Amino acid sequence: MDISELKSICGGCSIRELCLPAGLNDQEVLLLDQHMAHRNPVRKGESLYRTGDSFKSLYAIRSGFFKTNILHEDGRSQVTGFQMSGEILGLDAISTDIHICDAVALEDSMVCEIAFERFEELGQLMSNLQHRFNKTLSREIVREQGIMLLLGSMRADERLAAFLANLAKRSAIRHQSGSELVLRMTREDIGSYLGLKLETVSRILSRFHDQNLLEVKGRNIRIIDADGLNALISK
Amino acid sequence: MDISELKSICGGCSIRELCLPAGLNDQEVLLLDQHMAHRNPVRKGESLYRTGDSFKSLYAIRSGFFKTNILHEDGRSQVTGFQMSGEILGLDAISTDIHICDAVALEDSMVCEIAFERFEELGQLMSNLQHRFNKTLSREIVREQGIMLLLGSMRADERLAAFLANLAKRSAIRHQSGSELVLRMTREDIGSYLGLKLETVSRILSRFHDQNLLEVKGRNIRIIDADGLNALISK
DNA sequence: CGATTGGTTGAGCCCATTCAACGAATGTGG
DNA sequence: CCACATTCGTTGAATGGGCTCAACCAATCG
Repeated sequence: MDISELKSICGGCSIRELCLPAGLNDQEVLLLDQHMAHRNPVRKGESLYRTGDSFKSLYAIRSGFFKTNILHEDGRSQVTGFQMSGEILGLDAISTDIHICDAVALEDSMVCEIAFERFEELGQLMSNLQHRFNKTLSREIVREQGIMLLLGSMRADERLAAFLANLAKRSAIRHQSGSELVLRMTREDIGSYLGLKLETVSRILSRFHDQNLLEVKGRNIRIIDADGLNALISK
Repeated sequence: MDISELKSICGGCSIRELCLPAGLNDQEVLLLDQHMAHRNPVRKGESLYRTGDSFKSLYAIRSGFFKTNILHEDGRSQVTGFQMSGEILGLDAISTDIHICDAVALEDSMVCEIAFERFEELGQLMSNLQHRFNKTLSREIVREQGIMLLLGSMRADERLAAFLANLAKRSAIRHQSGSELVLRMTREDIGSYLGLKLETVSRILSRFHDQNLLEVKGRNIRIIDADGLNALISK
């Protein structure tokens, strides 16, 4: 193992095309790599950052699974997203330089870190990187619009079907099974994310089971009738 | 009036600090100005762009009022935002190069246009502009998270109170009254935005009226008890 | 082992929806 | 200018989907 190998973070990463280096050529990846750093593993249940922390860095998930959780002043809280490998944490803090949510690991996870100041400098050097990053931010805007549509106009079973379909799709892209899902989050997390109570989530999963759409064993879910699920969403 | 005056769009604009040129020095504004263009007025009811249109430009609202409207395949639709002067339209299209919502003028409006390719070039020339733009995108992410919280965990009256408070705040920043509001949108638009039916919106406005929180005359609303409204939101 | 956390299921309730009727305001064409 | 249609808004009555409250079970952990 030579020295350049030691410093390579993105270079040898199997999911780099899902992550910040997407679309960069080898030379550009090398440049980015010089400012990326591994971080100590984040253990299940630990926070990568918390509401109120000052914003210094973006984090790319190398492996593992996170949720982001907004805490409202009055004690209300809401899960705003579930993030898996290749996805970026911290985008919402760019606006205020202070983190406005908690990022909690739902399983032992590895993340890569880049100081946002460095990243902006790199964006000035590589228009390609900046262009892609603009798209990344915009994609997050679109993702959230999808949630707004879901929360604003779907029934509980439609929401849950959409949630499972989305999870399956993202798993499949990462070369995991698109039909065998292991939920990393509790029913309460799902409910919070979908604007439902945990009892409702549980009931509807049971109903999906009864309708032969799913096989549900605790957090292990096997999608039996993907078409049936999709029919629910766009009906 | 000299020639430089003629080409100045941002330079002499009274709301430039709320808009894309925010935080730029005079020289930088000049540079930005060279690529900004006025556009024909958008009449009430007309669309600035529609779902499916190819994305070429960002638009800054110089005067007027817009709504953005997502159309789902199945016919479902949802208002994703109401935009007023200084705010930017088109951010969500950066991700796909295709507009994924309609931007409809709710009153006769003036917008300024800049080709996004030009804008990205300018971002490479002016790190300050790029930095601010990153914040603008991030701020939109945060705004939508606020809506998610609202849709996911607030009751109907809380949603409406939050909506009115937000509108009042943004009006006040623009040196308009923060207590005398003229709603540019229908009850149905409000309902769509807040995940409610138009009848519910109407009923709750009437209730707020009965509770001496508001004076409601059609689309003219006077906020009588701002504290009472805010108490609703964070209760 | 008891304590805690996470999940399922039932019964009753309530908030927002649905369906409906009606009124006000606006615009259009004869 | 009026008759008419259309759009927008308000209000009432009945319905129902998801919530609340509660009991219970399973798995995990110290």
